Amino acid sequence: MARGKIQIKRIENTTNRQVTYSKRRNGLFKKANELTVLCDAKVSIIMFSSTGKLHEYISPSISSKQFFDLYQMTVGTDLWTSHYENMQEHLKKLKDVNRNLRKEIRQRMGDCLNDLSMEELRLLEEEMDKAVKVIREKKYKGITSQIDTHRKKFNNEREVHNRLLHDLDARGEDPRYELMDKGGEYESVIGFSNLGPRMFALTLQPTHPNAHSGGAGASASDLTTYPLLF
Amino acid sequence: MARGKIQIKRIENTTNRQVTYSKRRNGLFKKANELTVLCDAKVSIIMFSSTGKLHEYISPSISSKQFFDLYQMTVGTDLWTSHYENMQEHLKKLKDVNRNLRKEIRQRMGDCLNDLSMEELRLLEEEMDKAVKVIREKKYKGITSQIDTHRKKFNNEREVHNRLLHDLDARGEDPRYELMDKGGEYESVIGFSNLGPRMFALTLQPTHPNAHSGGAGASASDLTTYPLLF
DNA sequence: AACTATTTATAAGA
DNA sequence: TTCTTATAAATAGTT
Repeated sequence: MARGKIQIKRIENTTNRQVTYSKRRNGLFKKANELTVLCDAKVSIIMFSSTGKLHEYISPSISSKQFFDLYQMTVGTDLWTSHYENMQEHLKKLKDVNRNLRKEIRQRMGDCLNDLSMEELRLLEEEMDKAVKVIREKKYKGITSQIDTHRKKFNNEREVHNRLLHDLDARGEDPRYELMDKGGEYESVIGFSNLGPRMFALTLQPTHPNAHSGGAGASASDLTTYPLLF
Repeated sequence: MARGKIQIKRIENTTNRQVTYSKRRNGLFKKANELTVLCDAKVSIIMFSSTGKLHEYISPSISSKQFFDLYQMTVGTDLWTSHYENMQEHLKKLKDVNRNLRKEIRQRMGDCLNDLSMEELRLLEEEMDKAVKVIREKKYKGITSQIDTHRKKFNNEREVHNRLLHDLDARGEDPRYELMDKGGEYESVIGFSNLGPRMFALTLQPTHPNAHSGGAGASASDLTTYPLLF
């Protein structure tokens, strides 16, 4: 528009095009600003150059968000509405599912049974009975395996101690140890008849003269904690 | 910019302002279009007049939605992102909650018990036991009330029939009816000792000569379905 | 980035 | 709204 008229068509020279873009962009923004001031209007210009660079003008007195909200309000049809509404619907459905799941749980806990028909109550009872059985069985299994583990540990320690005891025996007959084989009545107190008479050596401290009558108390009660688990 | 320079400040005269708005808007859009063509750019102009009227220009070759998507991608910070992300988070949380609720239900049905600790299993069993009791009681209550209803209906009909029977009795002593009062052994078969001897009149069709031995069978078994429900 | 000849936009009036 | 037109402003091509 100066130094010669130009055709309004794509400028092929890249440098030239970018220069023109820059100049005209400024011109456009200036005009937009004048319009904003002169006419008390709100203007938003967003532009991308051919290289993808973003430039924008927005009237002072309004933010981008406000501008787009206003735009959407005016246009009526929100560009994001469909997506947004889908999400909200999904949310609602999930909430419903949630409510139903909670209700089911409550029913399985014995609450809110009034909403159930006789037949539903019957089915629920049946299901619950089955489930309780499964749970109970599972619990027993768990306990059993726990006990097994403890028993194995226990047996292991017994072996070790038996070996130690045997070694002691082999070193010579000490009259202090003879009383152990006569202590059969302690088996019934502890409740383990399969431990064998030698077990009580564990509770006998050879250095304690009165271990047999008093000192064994604490150790014996430790041992009896296993039978109590059954 | 013609016929005299103007100050860039709000035009107070409304008509004048609107005329200028219209003229300059066209100028802006024309410039925007030239820019689009000359520089292969993408331009979006949205503007609101002081009266709230919306006008927009957008480069051909691109839609509003595409434009905003591009804008948001470039700006990085989405104008709707926070709101949108909140929703997505909420959605995710709900899904998680749902998953947990489902799991709990499955556990209450005897599935997925492996994830539970011994203590949890024990608690679950306890809860389930309690719940089953509540459910069973509720069921019994339901059955009882159902039976009550039936019994009431039944008694009602018995009254009606008794009255009819009484009326028949009053019309004259018919030898066929005498055997009814001797049928005491049927009470134990049906299980209702409180029905009274006259009850069996219901199962007796006076017009059937062999109702006592054979015809009563079907009716009696209908009656016994109630006791079987207990 | 600055210059400037020239085109274009537009204010005021019709 | 549109047309007219004098004139301000924008800008293409050059430096």
